Amino acid sequence: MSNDPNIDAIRSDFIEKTGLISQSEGLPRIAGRIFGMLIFDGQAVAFADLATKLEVSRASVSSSIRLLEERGLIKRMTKSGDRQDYFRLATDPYATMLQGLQKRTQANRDEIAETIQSLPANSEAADRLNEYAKFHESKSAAIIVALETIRAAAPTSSEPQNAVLKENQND
Amino acid sequence: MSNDPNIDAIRSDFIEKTGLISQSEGLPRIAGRIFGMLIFDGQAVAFADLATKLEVSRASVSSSIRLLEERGLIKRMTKSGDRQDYFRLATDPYATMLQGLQKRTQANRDEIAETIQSLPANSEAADRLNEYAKFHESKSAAIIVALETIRAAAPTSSEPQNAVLKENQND
DNA sequence: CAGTTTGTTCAGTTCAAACTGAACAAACTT
DNA sequence: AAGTTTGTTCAGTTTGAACTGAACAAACTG
Repeated sequence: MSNDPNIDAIRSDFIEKTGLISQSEGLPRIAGRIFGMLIFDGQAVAFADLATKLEVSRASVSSSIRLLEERGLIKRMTKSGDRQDYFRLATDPYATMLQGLQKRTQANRDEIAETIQSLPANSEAADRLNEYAKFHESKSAAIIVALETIRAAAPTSSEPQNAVLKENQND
Repeated sequence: MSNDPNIDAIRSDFIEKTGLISQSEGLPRIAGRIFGMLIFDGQAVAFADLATKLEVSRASVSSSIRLLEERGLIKRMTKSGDRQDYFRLATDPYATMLQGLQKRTQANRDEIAETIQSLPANSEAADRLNEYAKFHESKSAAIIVALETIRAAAPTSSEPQNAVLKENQND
């Protein structure tokens, strides 16, 4: 965190924004705020600091962090001489987000395709369900396009910002 | 609704699926079920039938229908000699859904861009926020691609299925 | 006219997810 | 060893959205 009161206000504002955006995407607001804080600060943040600075319980931090880890959006790190866990953004969180979204969209499409399969051959409803399936299909395809765009834009990942921090194995 | 018990089961199943899918996209489950019912049945459905067949209150139907109308996904119709309102899918509901999603995504991007603008010129956080903004930007761009795909696939809309039903003005 | 049907509104309830406090286990420190 | 720090778990609370019942207004019917 900076000591400039102006920047701090912008920072809080941004963190609230990411909280709301994440909420609209089906993540708990606190998870979004953690994500935003990691974006803004750039450095690995300690577990206790997440709870303190966001003014939420350790329990909330714990469960939101689990969600973000499960989705592959953040990474847990350790610091020699410090017992706390630290967290930073995963290497390519945005690609991972899009990948998750694409999978869920494709799963929806598949569900509908299953329904269509189960219909008798002459069902007049089939065409309409197929329109609906195609909608999910195009959405899924479009997300793949976005994925390629993003990967093309950021092919090389910079090294960890803090040399003292140690990555945990599987990235 | 058909009289075939097998088809009825498939139909209910499909309606539940659309309920869940819509829920994951931020619409009330009932709204999603209405949408699914309109897809499956193809014909305009009466207000009272929505409440009866979905086993929900008229109040819920009323508010869910308002949501779906506001988003441009369904249309209200009248039938001469019948005082009830009828509902059918809007002409191109999937394009409209994508358009809505695109607008919300772009709005998110703009919010972040604003934050970046407000940062002092030399802020080291700007690059990271910009990555985040670019993520939303690519997502928005991809949805536009999906929109074009969908519009190319279904350029002509078929006429209303039931000649007795009258469209309300603004479609 | 009084009575009915129809959709909306609104106050209140229900429900699921988010969040918390406290108990806990594991890993440390002294 | 006892005590501390740290993250997780779990039972319970809070919160907000979804949903309902009932009152209502408007449009119709007899």
